[in-house]
Amino acid sequence: MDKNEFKNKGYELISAVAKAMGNAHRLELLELLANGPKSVEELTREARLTFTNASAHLQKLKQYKLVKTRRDVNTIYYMLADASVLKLILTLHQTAYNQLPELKLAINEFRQQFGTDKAVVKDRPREDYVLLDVRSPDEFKHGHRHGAINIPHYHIGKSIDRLDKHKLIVAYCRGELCTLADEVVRQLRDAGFNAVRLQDIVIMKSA
Amino acid sequence: MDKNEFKNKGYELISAVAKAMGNAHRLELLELLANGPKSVEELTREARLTFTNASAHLQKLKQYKLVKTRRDVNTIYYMLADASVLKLILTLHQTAYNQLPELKLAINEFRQQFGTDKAVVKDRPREDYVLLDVRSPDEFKHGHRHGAINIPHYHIGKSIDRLDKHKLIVAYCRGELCTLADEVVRQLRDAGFNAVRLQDIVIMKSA
DNA sequence: CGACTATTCCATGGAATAGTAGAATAAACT
DNA sequence: AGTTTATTCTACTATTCCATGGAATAGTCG
Repeated sequence: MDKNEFKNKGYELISAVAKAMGNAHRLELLELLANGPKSVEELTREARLTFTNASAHLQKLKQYKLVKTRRDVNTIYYMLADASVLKLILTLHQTAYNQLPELKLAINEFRQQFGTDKAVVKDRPREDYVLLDVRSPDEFKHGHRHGAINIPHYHIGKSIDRLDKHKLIVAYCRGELCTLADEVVRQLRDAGFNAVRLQDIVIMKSA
Repeated sequence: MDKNEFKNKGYELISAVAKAMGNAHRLELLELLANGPKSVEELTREARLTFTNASAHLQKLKQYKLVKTRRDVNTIYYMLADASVLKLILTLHQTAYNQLPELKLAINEFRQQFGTDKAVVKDRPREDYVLLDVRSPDEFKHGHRHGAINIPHYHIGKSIDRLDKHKLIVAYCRGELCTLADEVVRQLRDAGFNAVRLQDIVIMKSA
């Protein structure tokens, strides 16, 4: 292997990893997987893809070792391959957010339109608010913020009386682009609660 | 903007950043720029591209704000846009290295074939070796390892007598895929020196 | 062993990307 | 104002990527 072959091969391999992330659907799949292992069927549904297409994208992610699989009876579960993959995803998000004003704008505009002001929890006394995780129980089990309670967004109607009307409800879901918490906040407000969306999310885990 | 439009737009924007890095030539350009600002002409030469092609790739990097430009008289200098871009590049390299055994193998094989054993400097007493930066003076000026001296690879022939034959020469260049240090090590050995390549490089700076 | 379930493979057409040569531009120098 | 220098834009071709539907597969269950 001569110098140039070596260089080319090296950059080819590394850029392939970036290429694997360089597609909106695959990025969404990765973010979903950062919230816990999921079957192809779940991913298909969550990312609004056709089954075949979801499978094809997952193959590509697997090919470049960004995700791995585990079989449980009939179902194949995909998950992130490694903690370093998670770090890469987060760094990519951070860089895009820093460098593309358009992205920051779109996010702010959407949240403003939805009326879901962001709440920074760090400086508030813990007894002032309820931290509400609206993801699925599986995702909650896989990892959640300290002290959060879990009411999945699709159960919020039935379980709304589990919440304390005298406290601020701080809801969160998967990430900056996930809108589940926004919808829940809206519903809670309609029901007379004082609710906001959590500012900084990032609770993802790799495997 | 409804939920899905928002999501799509968001992932589209973020994945575009990954896509911008998802090409071997652009990745090489980014790594070159991490060693200091460079003109299109320099980049064309270093990355072995046609002028037009290099320019096109740089446009794409600029479009997604990974690089920025500065004009100096007739020449336009490209540079990394921001420290977060550098972090992203390094994280990508790290992940690829972790996840793709093929990459690790290729690097080891190349270095073995070249005979440029790697040296870990951390644990050695400083007076035992000479740390030699073989990049261009401009790159050296932009940032270099503490205590390194600079003899560009293209001057090593003339300046070889500046080096102490009784010490170990530890050479480094731009990164794991850069072969300048390998060549210099070979030349130094031919001239009777005791020379190795530095293990961990990463001295890059953003702007 | 046959039927079922979850997923992957394959073939296709359409869209996006990459590389090249030559024309066009923009700023600086004469 | 005209020329030079460094770079970008345009037009074109070749290649790769994406989405889709239907066929194929692999493992499980009765």
